Amino acid sequence: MPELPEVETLRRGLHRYLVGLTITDVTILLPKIFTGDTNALIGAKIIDVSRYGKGLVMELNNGYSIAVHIKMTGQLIYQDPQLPQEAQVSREKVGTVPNKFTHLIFSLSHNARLYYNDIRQFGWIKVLRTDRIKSLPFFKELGPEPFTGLTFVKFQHILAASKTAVKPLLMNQKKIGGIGNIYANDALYLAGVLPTRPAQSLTKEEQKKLYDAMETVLKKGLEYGGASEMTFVNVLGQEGLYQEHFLAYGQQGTVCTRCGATFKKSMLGGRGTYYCPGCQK
DNA sequence: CGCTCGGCCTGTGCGC
DNA sequence: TGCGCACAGGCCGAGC
Repeated sequence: MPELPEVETLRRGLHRYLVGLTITDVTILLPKIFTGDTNALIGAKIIDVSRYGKGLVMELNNGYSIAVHIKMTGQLIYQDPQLPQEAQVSREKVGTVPNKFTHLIFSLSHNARLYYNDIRQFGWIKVLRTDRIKSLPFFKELGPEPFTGLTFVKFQHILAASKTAVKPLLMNQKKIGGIGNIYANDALYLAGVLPTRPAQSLTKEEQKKLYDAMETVLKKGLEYGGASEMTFVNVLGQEGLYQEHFLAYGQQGTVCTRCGATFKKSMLGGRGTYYCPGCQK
């Protein structure tokens, strides 16, 4: 579920609260999610937090960085005794931290802490030299992102070069960075394009509609603080609201407000796929 | 090379 | 009520 809007929501919170803090200790509770040398962390100050696609990078002042991918169910929760009470988190989806899903804890200056929780344990945290981050396969092979590198012309070329169905193409991080199942379904609905359409079969008009729709749904997701359908929360443990505004995702059986047909669900590339058979062509 | 599919995991919700 | 199973879907590696 965490896609560009969710990870960007998380990045903004991490940047706001972590930049300037020093890491005083690290507790690893589930070793398999962590790689790197913890000695590179102790005493280092966090100077920046960036996002590349669905990946996060926390840069330190000693030449090292912490790369994080929260995959499906990862959470980064910040706790700080100095935060005002209302920021101390009303969090149905988190409860108290640490909990049985807490796999790593960063102790920070000012007695603050950052907890990494992950129910399904798919996520990872890697410490390596900052100049080596881009050599990690995930970052090295990441395609251009909407809003930044992905121009309409590039998008046209990516579509034209692929015989595959358009939806799996949108979700292919090597082709386009940041889009996952929720926003792929919603963008295709907004553009009026069926998920199964061969990517190279889109007309120029459809390409443009899809390009604009992609940016529209991602922007909307970000404005609502992401989708918390499952376990996503921001750095204070608070849920986003985009799940209340899904266009097509999860809408099977409901009536399309645009044409009156009933949303259907199918499987495409092993993923739940939601579409309106009436107005997506 | 490009694509598809299974594996990694656990919780949830369904049918029986 | 309990059990088994399908499903959730991001990424990676194997295989076609």
